[in-house]
Amino acid sequence: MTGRARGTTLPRSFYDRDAREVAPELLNKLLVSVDGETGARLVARLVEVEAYAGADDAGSHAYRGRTQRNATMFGRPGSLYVYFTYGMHWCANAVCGPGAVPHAVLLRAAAPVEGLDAMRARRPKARRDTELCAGPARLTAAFGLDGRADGTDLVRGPVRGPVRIVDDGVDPPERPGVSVRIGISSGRGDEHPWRYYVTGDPHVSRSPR
DNA sequence: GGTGTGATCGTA
DNA sequence: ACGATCACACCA
Repeated sequence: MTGRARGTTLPRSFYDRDAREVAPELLNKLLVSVDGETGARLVARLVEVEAYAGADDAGSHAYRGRTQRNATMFGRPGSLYVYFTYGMHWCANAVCGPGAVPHAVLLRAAAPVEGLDAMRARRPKARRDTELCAGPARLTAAFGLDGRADGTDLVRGPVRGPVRIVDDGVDPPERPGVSVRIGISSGRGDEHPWRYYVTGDPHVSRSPR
């Protein structure tokens, strides 16, 4: 029997700000969910995130306005935006604000804390536990999230799925690592240093540039 | 350790 | 045509 993770679900007001402000504060918070098949409790500590700043950001899905795909980003802060990319991967974001401004924080990597067996079952290719959630698509796969989780409320749900981000008292690093974002092509906002990570943590997806 | 490349398909 | 990527091959 695993112990219950203590902590406080982050309130709506936490997300209702510019993603560049929210992102570094999400470091060391816990992503908490329940495995849809086994019912196992899944917990991982966020160690790497990226901010996407809506209309100010050529790298954001929301840069060219609202579409069916990115509609969740234009909705309520504290929603989960899950999108499909490269023909095979799902990635998850925390929708930010302020208000209906379509900011979001991409959840890029996390350190597994609880539910490791369920994560391993969902990520059989992972050779080591440090790889289970080391990348946005890996993290999303380890938690079993896909398009069905798009629009989930991280604050009050479960609306479509029990996903939360919880503060268990571990503060974000005083001085996070900062770099340009991964996978952004030139001229699409690649100059912005909006990636934040826990320096030296082995669960970060890759070395900074 | 690092770099290069194919997979695979929804979206604009 | 091109991705907010991953895994594997290959070289060092």
